[in-house]
Amino acid sequence: MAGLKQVQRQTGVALWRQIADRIREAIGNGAYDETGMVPPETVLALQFGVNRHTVRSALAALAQEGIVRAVQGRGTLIERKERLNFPITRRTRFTAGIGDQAREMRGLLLDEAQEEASADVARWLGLKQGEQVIRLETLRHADRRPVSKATSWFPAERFAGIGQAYRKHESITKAFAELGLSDYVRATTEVTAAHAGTADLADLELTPGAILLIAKAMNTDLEGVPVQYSISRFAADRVQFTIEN
Amino acid sequence: MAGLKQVQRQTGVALWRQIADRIREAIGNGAYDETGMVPPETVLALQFGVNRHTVRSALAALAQEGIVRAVQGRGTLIERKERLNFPITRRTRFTAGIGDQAREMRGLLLDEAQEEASADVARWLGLKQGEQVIRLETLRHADRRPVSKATSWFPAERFAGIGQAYRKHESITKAFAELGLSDYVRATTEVTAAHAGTADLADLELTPGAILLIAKAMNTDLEGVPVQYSISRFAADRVQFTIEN
DNA sequence: TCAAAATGTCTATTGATATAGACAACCATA
DNA sequence: TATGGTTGTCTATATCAATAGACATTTTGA
Repeated sequence: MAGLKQVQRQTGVALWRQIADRIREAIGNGAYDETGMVPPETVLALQFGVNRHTVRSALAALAQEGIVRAVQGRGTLIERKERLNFPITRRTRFTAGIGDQAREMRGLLLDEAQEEASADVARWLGLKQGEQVIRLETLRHADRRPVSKATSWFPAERFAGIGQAYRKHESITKAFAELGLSDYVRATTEVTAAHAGTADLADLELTPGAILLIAKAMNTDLEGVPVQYSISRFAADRVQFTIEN
Repeated sequence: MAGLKQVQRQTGVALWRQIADRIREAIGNGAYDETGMVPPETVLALQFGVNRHTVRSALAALAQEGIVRAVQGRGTLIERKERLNFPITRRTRFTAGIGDQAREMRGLLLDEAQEEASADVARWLGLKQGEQVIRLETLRHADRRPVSKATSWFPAERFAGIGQAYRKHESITKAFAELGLSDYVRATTEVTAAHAGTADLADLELTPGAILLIAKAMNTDLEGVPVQYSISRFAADRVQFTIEN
C-alpha cells in the first residue's frame, strides 16, 4: 500500500483532479486519522511526483467540496469524512438501512409523472409495454448531505397517489403502508458503476469525474408480485453496499 | 434519456475523455445496436456541443482500446461490446458464475506470499492479528480480456500450498477441492466503487480515470468457519453485479 | 460515373494545465 | 521572541486541450 506516484499524465484527466480523487479516497479510508490533517503540500507533491502548485489545485478542489480546510501556518485540516453503509438484503429499506448511521434523514420528491411503461420497466414490473406506471424522482439526504438520487416506477392502477404519500412521509415504506401495502421484499438488485451525468452531479452536489454506484432494484409484495422498480444512483465516495448471504 | 450536452468544462477532466467514457457506456448499453456503428462525428459533435476534432480525440481513444474501428468513407464501427453479469449469491464462484458467458476463462497467479495478518484481514478471517496467512494476487480473464484482479487471504495453516493448487487449476474452487475443502459459501460481500490505481490500470488494461467495482468478500466452509477473504477489483464497464434475494 | 456522406490531415489560435522559483504571511513552540 | 514549518501569492514559461476552417480521401449508392 505504498501510494507513490499513483497519477498518470496525458490521459485526459488533469493531474490535480487525479490527486484530489486519491486524497478524497484516502480520507474516506481513514488514512490521515491520527493527525486529522492532510500531509503538507510539499510532502504530497513529493509523493505524487508533481509540483506543489498542482497539489494546491487538488486541495483547492477538495476545500471547495467542503472536505478539507486549509489554515495558513498550520496545515490542511480534514473537515468531513464519512462513508455510509447500505445493506442489501431481502428486507432492504433505504430509510431504515441508513437511519441508524445518521441523525436526520430526508426524502425529497423532485418529480412525479404518470406515463406508459417502457420495455425495460414493463419487463421488471411484469406488465405489458405501454401499460400505465407512475414514475417518482427522489433525492435522499442523510444529515443534510445528498446520498442518492432514485428513479422509481410503480404500477399506476395499484399505487395511485403514491407521489403524495411519499411527499408526506418522505419514505417509500411509509407511502406503501398508507396505500395498504404493509410489507414488501427486495427481489433482485443489479449493481454497476459509472460516471455521473450533469443532472445527477448537480443534485448530489458532486464534482465532474465523480463516480456513481448504481443499483437497479425490484421489490415485490409477499406474494411475489412486483410493486416497484427503481434505479438509484449513490455518490460512490459516500456509501458502500453490504450483501449478507 | 436524451443524451444532450452531458459534458462539463473546466473540471479537470478533458472533454474528449468525458465523451469517450459516455460513448463507451452507450455502446455497453446497446444504444447503437441497430447499426453496429457509432453516429457520424459531426452528429456526435452536435449532440455533445463540442467541435468535431474533440469528438475525434474521443473516438481515437476508444479505437486505441479496441472498442471501435474507424473506416474512412463508411463510419466508425463497433468492434467489441460486452458487459459480463456476475451474480452474487451464497454460492458465488467466479469461474462458474462467469463461465457460461464466455468461451475461455483464465486465472493467472501474479503473486503469492505468506505474511502476518493485518488487523483488517484478521478480523475477517476470525484470526488474531499477526497470525500467518497466505496472500494470493490473481488476475482473471474471460476470452482473453482481463475482467478482475483480486487479492485473497487464506489461513496459512489450513491452506498451505493453495498457491500451487491455484496455479494448476486456475480456480479457487478447484484449489480448495484439492486441499480437501469440497464446498464453501459466500458469507458477506461489500461493494464499493473507486478510480483505478496504476497497478490495476495496467493489469486490467484500463485507461486512467476508469472506474473499478470493488467487492470485499468473505467465504466460509459449511460450518461457518472463514476460509477466504478477498478484495476483487472489476473493470466497471465490463461487468455488473446481480444480487438475488 | 458522379455526388453525397463519411473519415483523415493540416494550419492556426486561444485558454487550461503544469512546472519553476521567489517571497510573503501566519502559526506553533522552543 | 526568534525560528522552522506551513499555507498564500505572484511572475514566467512550456505543453496540452479545444475551437475553427479548409481540403483530401474513401465508400456507398443513385
